[in-house]
Amino acid sequence: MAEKADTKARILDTAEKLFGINGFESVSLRDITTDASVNLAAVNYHFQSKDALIDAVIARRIEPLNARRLELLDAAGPNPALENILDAFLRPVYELQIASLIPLMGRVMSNPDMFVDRVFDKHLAPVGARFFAAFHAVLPGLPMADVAWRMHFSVGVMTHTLTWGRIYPRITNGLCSIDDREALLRRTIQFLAAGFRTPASNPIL
Amino acid sequence: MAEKADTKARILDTAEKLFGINGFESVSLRDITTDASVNLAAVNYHFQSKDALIDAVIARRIEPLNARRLELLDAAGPNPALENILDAFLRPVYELQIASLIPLMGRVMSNPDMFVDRVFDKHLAPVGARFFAAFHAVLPGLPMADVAWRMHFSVGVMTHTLTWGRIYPRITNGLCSIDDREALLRRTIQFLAAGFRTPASNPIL
DNA sequence: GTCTATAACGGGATAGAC
DNA sequence: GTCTATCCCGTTATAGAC
Repeated sequence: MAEKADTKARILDTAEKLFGINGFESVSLRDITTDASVNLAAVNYHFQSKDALIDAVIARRIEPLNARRLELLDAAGPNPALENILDAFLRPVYELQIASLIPLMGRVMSNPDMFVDRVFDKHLAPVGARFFAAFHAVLPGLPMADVAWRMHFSVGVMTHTLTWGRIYPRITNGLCSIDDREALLRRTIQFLAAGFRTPASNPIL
Repeated sequence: MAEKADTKARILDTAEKLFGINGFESVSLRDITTDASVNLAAVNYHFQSKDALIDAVIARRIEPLNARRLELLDAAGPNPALENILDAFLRPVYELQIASLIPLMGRVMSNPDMFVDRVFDKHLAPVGARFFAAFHAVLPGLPMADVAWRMHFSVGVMTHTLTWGRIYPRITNGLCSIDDREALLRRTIQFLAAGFRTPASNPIL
């Protein structure tokens, strides 16, 4: 039956959507099962708990995302330009076709407590190390601490854009739109690349 | 009695601390009243609801913060340099002596839904407009949309640093520390200023 | 395998004594 | 102004019917 689809998949899809809109804590299992037209107990049957459901929602998307990042980084050749590294890091996120996933990723990144234990160590540390090495290689004069901070700043820009995307046109009276993803990606890369290229700040003064 | 202090103030102080650490939704009124050693009903007596308490916690800090921002901006003279504008915008946040407030501000900025309705329109839109004008004046060739986007990127960097500050030393194996606020502020301003100064991206290509 | 029904718990809020 | 006791609701999780 194409109509009824897979209960488990419907739960995942609905949870992904609702978590992205309202956050992990604000969305109850009842919200999910009602929206998905499945029974409340189905969540605890297919997953063990709400936390495990959150993990499943994240893991389903983050692994392909990281694979795509590394694919783009490799495709840029052995000595990629700074813009190409940033593009490989950001594009898979900005390109996501699943609209609900974009705010979800923002939610994940904006929640440090859950993030470190449940996402960073497992899913992001390895790919982060690859990109750190790439940034370090293309900016050989930059101290490692600056490379790390500037990666961190870049993640902040990405996260904030994802989290705020839906409301940003409203608070700028339409001046800023997120409809053109490619333009947004270009703006972002240009801004970050300039930041990466500036000399390291002096320790004293 | 200096010991017992004001119950209302103790609730505010404790709520500020706990909200900053664990987020608004995760912290229950019972968590707050237990930590503050006050009765549960005192919250509903001094404030009307948990939501009103959250508003009070935010408003108590954000107004002095904005006043300081405008004070620094005015002190920079009629034609402040880009770095001075960024400094006026960021320094009051990074300089906060109340440790618990820093993650709280990160929480506020990371929660778009509550943010727009309860914080942005009321507390941030006016001061935002002042800074937008200052950025626009110091970068006359930059289209307004780029000014807005780059302010947005800057807020993202600030927010992410605040939100992640506590765990960042851990995930970088000590490479990055937030102990030296002045150095962190300098790094941040340097990065953002370079981003602001880069030419606007071409609409096509 | 899937869902119904409900258990067990913790949440915010309030009434009313003091 | 403060506290005790309690209400009522929403939450996760589970036991057992189908």
